[in-house]
Amino acid sequence: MSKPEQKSSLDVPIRSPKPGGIAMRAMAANTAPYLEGLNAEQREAIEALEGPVLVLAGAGTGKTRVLTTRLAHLLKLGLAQPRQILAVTFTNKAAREMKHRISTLIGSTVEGMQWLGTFHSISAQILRRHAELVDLKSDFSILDTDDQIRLLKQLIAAHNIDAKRWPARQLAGFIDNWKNRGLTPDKVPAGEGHAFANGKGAELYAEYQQRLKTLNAADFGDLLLECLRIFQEHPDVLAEYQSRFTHLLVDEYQDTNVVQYLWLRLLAQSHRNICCVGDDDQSIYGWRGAEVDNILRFEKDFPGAKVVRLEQNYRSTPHILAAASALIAHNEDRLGKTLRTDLNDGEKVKVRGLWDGEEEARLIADDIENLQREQQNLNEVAILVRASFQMREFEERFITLGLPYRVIGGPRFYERMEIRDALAYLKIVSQPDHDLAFERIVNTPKRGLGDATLKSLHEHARARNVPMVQAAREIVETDELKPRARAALQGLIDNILRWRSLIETTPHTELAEMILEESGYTDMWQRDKTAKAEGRLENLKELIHAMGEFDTLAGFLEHIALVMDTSSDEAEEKINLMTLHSAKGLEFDVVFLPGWEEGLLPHQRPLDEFGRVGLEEERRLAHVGITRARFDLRISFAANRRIHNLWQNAMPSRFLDELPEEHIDVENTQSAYGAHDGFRANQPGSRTQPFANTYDTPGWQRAKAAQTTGATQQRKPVTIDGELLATNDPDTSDFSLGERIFHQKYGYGLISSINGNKLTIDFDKAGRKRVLSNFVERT
DNA sequence: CTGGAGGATCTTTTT
DNA sequence: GATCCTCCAG
Repeated sequence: MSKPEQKSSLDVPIRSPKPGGIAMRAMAANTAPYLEGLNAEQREAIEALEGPVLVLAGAGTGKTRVLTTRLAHLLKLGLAQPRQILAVTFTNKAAREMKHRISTLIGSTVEGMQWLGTFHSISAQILRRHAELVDLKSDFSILDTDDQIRLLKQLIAAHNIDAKRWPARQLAGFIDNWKNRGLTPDKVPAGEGHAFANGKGAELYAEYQQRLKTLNAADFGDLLLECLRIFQEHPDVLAEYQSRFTHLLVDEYQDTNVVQYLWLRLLAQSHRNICCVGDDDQSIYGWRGAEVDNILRFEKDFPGAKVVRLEQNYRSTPHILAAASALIAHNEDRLGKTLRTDLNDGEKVKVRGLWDGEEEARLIADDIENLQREQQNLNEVAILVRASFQMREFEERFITLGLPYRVIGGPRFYERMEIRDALAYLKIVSQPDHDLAFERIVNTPKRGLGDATLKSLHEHARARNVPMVQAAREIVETDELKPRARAALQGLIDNILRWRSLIETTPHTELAEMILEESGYTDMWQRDKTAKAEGRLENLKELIHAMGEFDTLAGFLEHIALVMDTSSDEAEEKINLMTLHSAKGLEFDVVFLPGWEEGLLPHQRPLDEFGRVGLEEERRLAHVGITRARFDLRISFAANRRIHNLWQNAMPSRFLDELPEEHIDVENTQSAYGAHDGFRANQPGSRTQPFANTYDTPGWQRAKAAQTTGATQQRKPVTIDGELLATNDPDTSDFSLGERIFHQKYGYGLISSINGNKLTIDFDKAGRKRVLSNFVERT
């Protein structure tokens, strides 16, 4: 790659005082308009440009502003060229926003900011430059989760492991987890390697890595892990980057996992100008390997680090802020911050209980229509859910009412079947050894090339150690295949080779259209008369359109591998619908938080698997939700909810109890518990008596009061109370191996292993689960 | 051997 | 509601 460029696109004055010198700084400090209106702490965080800095920034305290202003300041003072700054974020959205805001601040585009991006995209860049050091070619392809699973399925099948009992998904989860912790196959702790398929876990992991190399491919985890390996094993390469990056900026530091942490620490070691911004109360990616500890040990890793706390909240009204603070105060594992605001009181937080999820969707939609009448901009209205299945009810309601909405981070465009198929065609043309792409399209549309053909292709490819397309070319020359299959395969290969020959000469959008046409793929959907086919054809057009924004096919493919989100039409006025996770970093005037029920928020699974730690992460999730709202926050819970077609009833979330009463308005919810019209009362499971006592009177106060009565306790789903911890202490469980037990959610099962109070149980119906012993009872 | 139909099992969160 | 998987007919 080229040396840092001489000419900066920034308007750094030519005849300026010495960059970073006292005169220059004084000038900037006095004149820089972007420093105006900052509070003392923000300014402190921005101006401490040398040495390690940790900024603990509560929700709504101007974190992004600090980060971007700091970067702009750095550039304006001439302390660093754009190319010398490494700025990492977690999401593409955050990276985009940062770029945008910096260019606004410094009044020009930031052309040179090549190293501003997500951990993954930056790692990919570095990895491409040094791919050969880890047995890859620089044009390696990036596998998405789907490819990954299919590959693992093949491996599992090859080992004659029962795929039912040991799903590829689970193995993918293990591998991902290992990679997040920086563990290459040889470093996987023996116990964990054995957790999958009776001891085959680590072995399968090693084999998987081997397959990736032959496929010239890397998965998401590899982007970071392999990059880290290069740094660790090649000091010369590391030194190059250490000296290149004079300044490091890290957003959402509380979400970094072990690999990312090691990666950052190595890169920061030489200049030690690293600034990390984070909020331990917003750490919601523990399940993805995030280590809140990283934030706690910052001062140890970088002695003499300056720590700045941002506690002035500019976003939410006092009621909302008070609700958030009271809730999060129930967490033990936190550094502790006290947010304050100067805003006026505004309205209290509204809480309402409802009959079921459908009613919840209906009333929220009604609320939104009212807001709309009051001229509330819908772009400033958001519904934040815990799990994506909750979105459906809202979508259905909005569609019937004709309310415009957008789903952020939902089922993604690039994950749709037809798009993935089309992309597979493009990949096999652009990346000759992309076997997985080839396998995907070899019989789509149907060409009469089934399992048997595929099997001989596999064997051929494996035996000769060549990519599948090459194997196919060889095999059609023999009479190994039956005439029909042979002809079909011949036709496909001819097409692929021809398309490849056109890659240099044909514009890529045109080529893509040609491929979809000639392969018979568009035909396939045109012949399909089901309701969805039309939409799929639309999506294919949309895909071609999206390609137009890129110069090359390869560039486009790289983009979609790393930037899975499609920038949605922010121009139009629409309600925002998304998960709590994807809401982090955003803010809205009005926020709806539906589904505050035990089992959903907090979700049952983290409770079962991680005990108190899981509960605290759920609480942080709730906290993130609350703090997204500027002045109008409405929380709701439903007594009944349909979860995969079964009606289940639920208690209100314990988090509701943790909200301070003086800041809450409990809505009179007569409609929820009072008179029901016949049809809803007839829904399966809906009218069983459990809620008779709890809800026969309006208002949540009663529900709350009833929660403490013995009668309610019995029906309450068995969940942990705040004190319970997962432990490895052998004395904490009085269960024994092979014992038959009962679990409220999973039913009956046998204990297959015991580790402290953590049991692994083979359930009759639910399969193997890890559960804390307190949730099971003897039969 | 391939393709279609009907069945079981799902769903926490994401780069 | 959907996808994945298994089984059966052509």
